[in-house]
Amino acid sequence: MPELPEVETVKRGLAPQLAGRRIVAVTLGKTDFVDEPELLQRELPGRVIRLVERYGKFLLLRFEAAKEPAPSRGEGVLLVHLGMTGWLIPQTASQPRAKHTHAALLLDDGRELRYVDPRRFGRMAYLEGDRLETELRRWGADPLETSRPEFQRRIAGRRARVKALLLDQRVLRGVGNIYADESLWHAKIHPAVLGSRLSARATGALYHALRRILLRAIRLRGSTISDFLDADGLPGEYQLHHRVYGREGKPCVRCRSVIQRVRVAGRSSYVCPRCQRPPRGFRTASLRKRVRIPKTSKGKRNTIRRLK
DNA sequence: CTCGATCCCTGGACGC
DNA sequence: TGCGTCCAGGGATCGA
Repeated sequence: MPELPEVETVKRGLAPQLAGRRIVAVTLGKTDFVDEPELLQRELPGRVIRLVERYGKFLLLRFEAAKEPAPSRGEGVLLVHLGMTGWLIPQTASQPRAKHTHAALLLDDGRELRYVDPRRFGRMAYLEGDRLETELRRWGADPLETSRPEFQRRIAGRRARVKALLLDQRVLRGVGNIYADESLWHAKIHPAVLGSRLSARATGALYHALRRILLRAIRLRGSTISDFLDADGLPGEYQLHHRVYGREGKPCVRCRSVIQRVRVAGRSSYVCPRCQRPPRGFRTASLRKRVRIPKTSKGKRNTIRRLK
């Protein structure tokens, strides 16, 4: 599930390969995740990719202004959200397309930029001008470009649970389940605590933990849980540093208590019951375990399951 | 404003 | 080996 560090990793891999490339043709497969498919078909061919950016969990391919047929046209952007299982990879056009390839942008260097996404929880949209601005305005602050007071302001006044706030892309853009859980654990905050109940000190700890973790994860090219690979086909390594995420039933590395999986804000959340004290009234019933005792020989099942 | 429920979708795990 | 069932999860949407 690509979150900020994974999307940043993809962006860094893609940017040097795509800058300056012209899109020659567009092939679309299933389009139920595309805002207006005909807009892609019409606007993309002939466009030159100026640069690739990350905006929260979105990738932005920014185009040079179109010279023809309408010279006055704005610069335009292809917005790509990878959802949970999306990939964006440049491949030689003659290579067979992977299953679930739903978009293929033929480039002027003989390669194809392919969007592969089995579940189609992602999103693609061509946007320019006001519509682009409106879209980008919808989303909250980038945690890496936000000051501590600003972060505090966005969390403190809210009566939602801090986990819900971290995951809410209108509050902060880019944080998903993994990095929310990891930063809450580091800051010793239970995900079910209400934003308004957090002390300034706790919010500060969360702010720093989140940033540190995101930066470190970027350095390690993100977390590869099931099959995330960067633009060069390399897996990330941050999953090796997860302290709580996916560690249900294992000892907390800080206090040896058993990590639990609980449901907060409709999402499963991994917590240390001792380091992260639940707020009063929070049902402590942990989710039913779905993990088997690993069989001696064909090992892997256990790990695979938890990493999911 | 906030909550939970529901839907989208597929592959993988699991039980038989 | 094969088949049915359950489930994850980011985000949109809806009703409470």
